Amino acid sequence: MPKPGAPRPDAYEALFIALAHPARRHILMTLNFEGGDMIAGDIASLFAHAWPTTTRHLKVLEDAGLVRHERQGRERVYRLDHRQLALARDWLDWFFKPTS
Amino acid sequence: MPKPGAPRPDAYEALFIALAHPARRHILMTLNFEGGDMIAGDIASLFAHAWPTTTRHLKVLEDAGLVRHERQGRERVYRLDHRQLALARDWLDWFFKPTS
DNA sequence: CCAACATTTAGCAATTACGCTAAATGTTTG
DNA sequence: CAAACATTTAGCGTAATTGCTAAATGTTGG
Repeated sequence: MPKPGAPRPDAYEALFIALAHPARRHILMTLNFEGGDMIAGDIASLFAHAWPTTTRHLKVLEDAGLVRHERQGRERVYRLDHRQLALARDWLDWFFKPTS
Repeated sequence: MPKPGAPRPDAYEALFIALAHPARRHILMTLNFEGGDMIAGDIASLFAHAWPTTTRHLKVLEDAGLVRHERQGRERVYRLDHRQLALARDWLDWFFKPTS
């Protein structure tokens, strides 16, 4: 929720901020390992943190476009979205390409 | 996932935090574009920020291992260090490899 | 409909991040 | 040696982040 007139954070900013927290990287790695989707409760149980703390991490990931979620009954299923991961990887890859 | 034998689990934290700020990504891109090294003053002049603000960004980058510096007369030359960039890229690349 | 369940939202406290200005440090030159 | 230069360090204020607990929301089953 950018304040009115606030500088618009570029797409990469939210992305790298999201990747910066160990818990969030852990979520992404586990999601990937588990085939791409998990319900919120199973994600929360990865951590010693209180559940609402994980909920907020999930929100940061989702705002960055790294995961999406859908309802399934009373559970919520979070799914990896690889597109932003690819974006970050490509940004980094640039440093290893011949300067054209 | 982290490579086995990768540096302390959270070399990644400092790394992604460093990459998260637009000014710091700007510094890295400019360094790369300019062939890998620049003096502090030229880096500072990229920004509307006060110089000490940039000095601190450089410190964050250096603490993350993304740049190093050496003295040269009364100037300081900052140089890109590609190794941590490669580390971050490889971490991301994991998500695009068959889960082995 | 009501209780139990799965999860999020609200709001608080501690910590860290990032901008600034002023002062300090180290280097070169007259 | 002193003045000028290049840059960093110190310290301050504000805003954001991250953890917590308590309360709210939406869903299902009896």
